[in-house]
Amino acid sequence: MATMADVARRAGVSAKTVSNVLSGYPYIRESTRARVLAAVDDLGYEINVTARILRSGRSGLIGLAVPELGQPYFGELADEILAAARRHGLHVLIQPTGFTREGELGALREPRRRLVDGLVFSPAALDQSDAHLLENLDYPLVLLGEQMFSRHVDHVTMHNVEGVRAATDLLLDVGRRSIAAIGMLHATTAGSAALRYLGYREALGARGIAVDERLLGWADDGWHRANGARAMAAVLDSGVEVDGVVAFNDALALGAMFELQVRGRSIPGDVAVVGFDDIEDARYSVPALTTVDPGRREIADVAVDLLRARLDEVPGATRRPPVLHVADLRLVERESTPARAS
Amino acid sequence: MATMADVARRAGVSAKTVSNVLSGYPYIRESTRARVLAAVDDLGYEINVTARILRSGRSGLIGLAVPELGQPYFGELADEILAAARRHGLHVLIQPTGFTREGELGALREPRRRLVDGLVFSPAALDQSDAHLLENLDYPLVLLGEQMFSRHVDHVTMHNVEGVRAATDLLLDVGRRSIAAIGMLHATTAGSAALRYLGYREALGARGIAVDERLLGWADDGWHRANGARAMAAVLDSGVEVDGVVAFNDALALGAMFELQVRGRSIPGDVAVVGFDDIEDARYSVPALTTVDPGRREIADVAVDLLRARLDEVPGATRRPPVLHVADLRLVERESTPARAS
DNA sequence: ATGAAAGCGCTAACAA
DNA sequence: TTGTTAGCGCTTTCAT
Repeated sequence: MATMADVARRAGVSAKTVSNVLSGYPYIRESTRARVLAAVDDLGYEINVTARILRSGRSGLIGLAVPELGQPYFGELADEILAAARRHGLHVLIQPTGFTREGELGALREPRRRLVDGLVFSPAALDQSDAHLLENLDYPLVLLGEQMFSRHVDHVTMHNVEGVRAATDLLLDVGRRSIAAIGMLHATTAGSAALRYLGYREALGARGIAVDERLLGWADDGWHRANGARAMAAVLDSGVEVDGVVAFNDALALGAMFELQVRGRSIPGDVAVVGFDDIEDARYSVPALTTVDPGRREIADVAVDLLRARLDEVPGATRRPPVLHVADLRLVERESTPARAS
Repeated sequence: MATMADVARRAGVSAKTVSNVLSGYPYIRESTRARVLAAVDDLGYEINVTARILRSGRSGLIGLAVPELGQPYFGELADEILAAARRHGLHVLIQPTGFTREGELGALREPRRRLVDGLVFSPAALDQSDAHLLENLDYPLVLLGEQMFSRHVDHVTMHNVEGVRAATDLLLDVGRRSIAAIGMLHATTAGSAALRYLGYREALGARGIAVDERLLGWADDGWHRANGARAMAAVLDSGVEVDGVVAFNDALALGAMFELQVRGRSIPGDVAVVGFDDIEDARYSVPALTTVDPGRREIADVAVDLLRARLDEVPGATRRPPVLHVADLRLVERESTPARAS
């Protein structure tokens, strides 16, 4: 395969000049540039990126660590991150962590192997006690979609608590009082599940309603549809009355709706349902799902911008203090909940 | 940041010995290995993968080019490919091509830049006239999920035609005669759309039914739910009678079901619906969607195996002739179609 | 505006 | 079982 030296020889210039042309260095005579590009074309030359990275120390690749692409939320998020990165000439290496601690620790080691310049990381298995693992890293890191881990790291997060609280308030506003929470996890103490449960509890508490344990639907195997259906079934089987459902993500909500309809409950007549994420499916379920749009596009844009800013920081100079960006969130009312009396 | 030389110094060995330990070379005294690993640990050393790739010429990375991760079929497929690769110690660099010709041509150039050793490619924008672009490449390539492009390239495909034909036959078997086809594309002549349409036409033809143009639902903007709903609406608005729907993928089917239900048609009573892909959503839609399982897991496994075999081929020796693997496919009957009289 | 020399960090090839 | 030497292909630094 042709190397830069081959191109240089053919164009009658030095390798450095070829390098200059290919990396957009401006002070090159137009005729020289043309000859170089012609030689590149003739030889079908493609630059060897590993050599370039090794020498320059920068890859233009950013890592994206998410649990699983098959979950529409993360698949759609990955597409948004990729698009944002591309707008700035960056590429993305995706590392699914499989919801495992091991996977997440592996992703955190990756930038030190020098293939990616920095990392956008959406933790799902690590918890607050691991905060120290995210500090004092020697590469740029942006954390996504979770609560604060550390004041020393850039975060792009969403109003988890307020989002679920608003969702629950909507159900309360339309008169529902037996509201199930679908998506409880035993494992984490401070992850999305805990925060979203908090929003649920706060909303009930503000109206003096106690949490009924029988209304809590557990989904320790992950926030998939199957588990939403299963958790809903468990709640219904407990014999408790249910007239509303707050699910901690849309997949759970869709699974729960499935189970409700299988059992002949009408939505929203018998049971009103709210989700979280606003994935594409939510718009086309039957009935269309009322849900919380967490501002995925904004999250992706801001995350990439924060990372870029860190990548451009000069080592010596004082660095910008860590940022906590909370994306705007919006309750999207559709058919799975009755209209509020206005 | 520590280099291999630093580790070597600390362990009192040569750099080559460190290299040997880290790459699993077996003939090393146990005590030496222990000392090296201790030094690695002490220094928090991580290998520089770009240097390793540059020197060895192999990266252990395979490229995966798919249109878009937000589409559940591709998100789920990506997870399967990643899992299959990991089982063999390979990593995956995902390149979404955005359904564009430019994106796909870019992905095809990537391995020549030497970061990935080979490519698993699911084309969506290229067509038969581009077959020559896929031949005589100087790296291993496996094509996915489409028709044959060239006898000179490994393919892992599915029974597109037979799958849709079986789906259409099911509808015909239960007495439906006005069957809409959702997902027609003007652009491609030999892509999935064309093949799936062919299956539809064949099934009708075998029973002497002519294709009614008004029953063809176009989705040139992509096989998303929104377009399934839109195409279904267009068909219904044409005034033609409809008692069955064959959608060319599940997202389209779910969108079509949404539109049908919005208009008060019962499923499967008034209209029976069949999809293609068996994404997770299909199991939990209301009603649960009858669909064609294309054998995604098998496709991923076989694709990675074929690529691995090519990567291991010795340059001089005669190479295995190209393989065309057609994954097994299964019609999954759920609630969106009536049971067949047996 | 272009070139020459050096070296990024690792492993192939060979030697011991 | 371990070490030495060389060099992968590029960009940095410095020179002109």
